[in-house]
Amino acid sequence: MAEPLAKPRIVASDETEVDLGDMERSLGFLLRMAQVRVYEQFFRHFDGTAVKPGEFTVLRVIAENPGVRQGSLARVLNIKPAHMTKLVHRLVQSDLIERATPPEDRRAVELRLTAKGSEFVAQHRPDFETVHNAERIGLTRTEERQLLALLHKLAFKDLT
Amino acid sequence: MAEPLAKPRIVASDETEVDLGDMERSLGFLLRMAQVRVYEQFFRHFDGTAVKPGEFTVLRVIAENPGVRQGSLARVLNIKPAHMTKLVHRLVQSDLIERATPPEDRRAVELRLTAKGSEFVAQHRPDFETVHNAERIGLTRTEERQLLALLHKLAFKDLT
DNA sequence: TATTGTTATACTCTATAACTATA
DNA sequence: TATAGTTATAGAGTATAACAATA
Repeated sequence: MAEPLAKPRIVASDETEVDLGDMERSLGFLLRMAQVRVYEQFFRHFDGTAVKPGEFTVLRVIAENPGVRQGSLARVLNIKPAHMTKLVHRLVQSDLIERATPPEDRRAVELRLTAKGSEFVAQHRPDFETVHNAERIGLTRTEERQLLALLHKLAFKDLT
Repeated sequence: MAEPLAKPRIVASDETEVDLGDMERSLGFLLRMAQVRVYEQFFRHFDGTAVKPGEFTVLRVIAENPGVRQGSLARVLNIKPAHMTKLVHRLVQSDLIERATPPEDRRAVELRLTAKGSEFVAQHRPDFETVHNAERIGLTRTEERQLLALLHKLAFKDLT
């Protein structure tokens, strides 16, 4: 992925300037562009492994909540049940997690990391730390804290 | 300002608590969750039209840069050329943009809004304004400005 | 009847490579 | 040879609806 780095005005390889206009103040657009940058960091660290951002998130939340229900996980992470089924199957086939049916509700599926899954998470967790990403991408610690707090509010604040 | 990180624990509809752990401080995760929220606003406003976020962004950048090359647009917006071809075809078929081959380089494709496209952008631009999104989602004007500035830096700052 | 998860389908976005037509 | 764009193919994410098993 050797795309040119975008700036307020961008000089493409053909020297053409493209003015983003009001899009530069568009929250949705900036969120997307920022995410592309951060994901590039992710893929740099996870190069070689077959695990993708969403999958690593799922692994970490399972690590934090052993035995969590598949449906609870889907709701919390904004993943549709149908997609969660496929995602879980991939992680099971990679021997990173295991499924179990709780006796008290045999419709449900509980998820836990396997030994290999625990090892995988422990091994890659440091690479995933925000500090790492934010610093490499050019934010100071103060800016990083501000950004995380604002994103958190944006993502989770109750709208009543 | 170092903000209080709201609700470390999330209560799903079945009363099951899921602890997101360190993910709550993960830049990539928060970017994604925030984006989901903001996109919900987008779809609320654009309900009924068949235009999606990426398409509306393309329309606005073409509006700002009449005759922009298809490839320049792809580079600036981090859209792959193959995908841009399909996206442009959809917009042409919707009669929102038109393609032209410049005589000085007959390999290239220049893009311009049609009258219908100009009208569409003019009509929906207000709905797309950041203020609208940010306020409805619970950020103050000050917070919004901070967030946009930080995201801009994250998205566009040169890494040298 | 309602809920948990699965299957099936479809469409978007992303990624890659092979291809054309121009330069 | 290199560049601009296209076509083809594949995988991942998202959305919806119909379905089975269980509550």
